[in-house]
Amino acid sequence: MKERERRVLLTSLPSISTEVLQKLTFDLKVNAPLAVPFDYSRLPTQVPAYIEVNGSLISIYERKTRVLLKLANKAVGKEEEEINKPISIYIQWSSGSTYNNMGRPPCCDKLGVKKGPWTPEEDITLVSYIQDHGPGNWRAIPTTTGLKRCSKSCRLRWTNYLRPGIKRGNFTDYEEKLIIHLQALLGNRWAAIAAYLPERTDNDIKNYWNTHLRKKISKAQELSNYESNSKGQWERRLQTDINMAKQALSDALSLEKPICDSTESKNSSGYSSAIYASSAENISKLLKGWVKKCSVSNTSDQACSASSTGGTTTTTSFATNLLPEASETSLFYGESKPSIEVSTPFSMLETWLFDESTVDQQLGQDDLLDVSLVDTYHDLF
DNA sequence: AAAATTACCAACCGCCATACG
DNA sequence: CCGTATGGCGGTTGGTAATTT
Repeated sequence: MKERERRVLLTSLPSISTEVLQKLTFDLKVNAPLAVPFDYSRLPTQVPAYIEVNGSLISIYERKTRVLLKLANKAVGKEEEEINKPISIYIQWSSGSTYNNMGRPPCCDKLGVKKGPWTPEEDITLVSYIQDHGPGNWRAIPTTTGLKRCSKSCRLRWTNYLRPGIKRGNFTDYEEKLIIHLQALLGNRWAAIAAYLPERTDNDIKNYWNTHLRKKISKAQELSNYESNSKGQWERRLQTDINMAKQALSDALSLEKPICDSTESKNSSGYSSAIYASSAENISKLLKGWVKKCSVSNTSDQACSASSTGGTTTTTSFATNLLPEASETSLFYGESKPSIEVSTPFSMLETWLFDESTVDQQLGQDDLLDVSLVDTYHDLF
């Protein structure tokens, strides 16, 4: 590190949030012991490349606790067994430094708009503004704050990284299964999926899908190809369910079409709402709530399409949200964004994915979702 | 030990829907 | 009604770290 313009000791390592950044800005050079181990996943990723442990300067590039602790121990010459003793940790960076060199480098500087990784100073500026004015009105941020970033970049930085409540680090088994379920249900509609994982951003979910789950599933599919018997059984069952679901949905929609017609606009395939569900009963049950909601509102367009514009932080009931979402995209047949096609052999996935005991266990310790959602989730599968 | 490959993920791009004048 | 600006979303990129060869 060339300079130590900023230096702060955090008594804990919180997620990157308003108060942290404020602390970094206004409450520098505080000295107090930090108990370790701490949850390094709560440290903002790729922040300050250097950390000071009991007077020794070390660099960090990883956000995993064990890595940091290893480095910390190395720096203070302790063995891992002793890491539970309180030590002092400083986090620091130079004012001109960037978080790291990851991500796409600035490719063009048109009109003085900066691109590429955000600096800590930019983050502070952005968060300070949002603290005062709240999120939204992104176009005002560059002009008001002097940030040389486009409004789009500001919004992205906030929603994907800076806003409080973002959970980072490894996905739990429960989250993983939920993502797979929702992906099968909703397709690659990451924002909609993220609505059911409030602590995860759509970008994170998308990345996780692309880097982990997609491969996992395709591997499982390959293996499943060897299990022709169980495969046939499962597919027949699924096919039956889908046919029944389609029929139920078709009936219901034909009754309510004048009210909720707008939701059909995207569906020319004939399967406006092929829902992934275990029975037509579930479909009907969910549909009932949705149709009711549509009927209550005179402005049917709003009622029926409201959830499709849902952001990542809004929490709506599964039943009211699910169907409008699902109705826009055919999930198994003939759509431009097929997810796990109906032809997917699920036999291998089935035991792993539908292992409800795991979900139940996780639910007890990991209160990610409200009960109603999980109930419905269980109903569905 | 070095080279090659893979994994990761922040941040970009382009498209679309909506708001606004 | 029309054109433009903006917000939101999904797909993609590409530099570095980690892992494998």
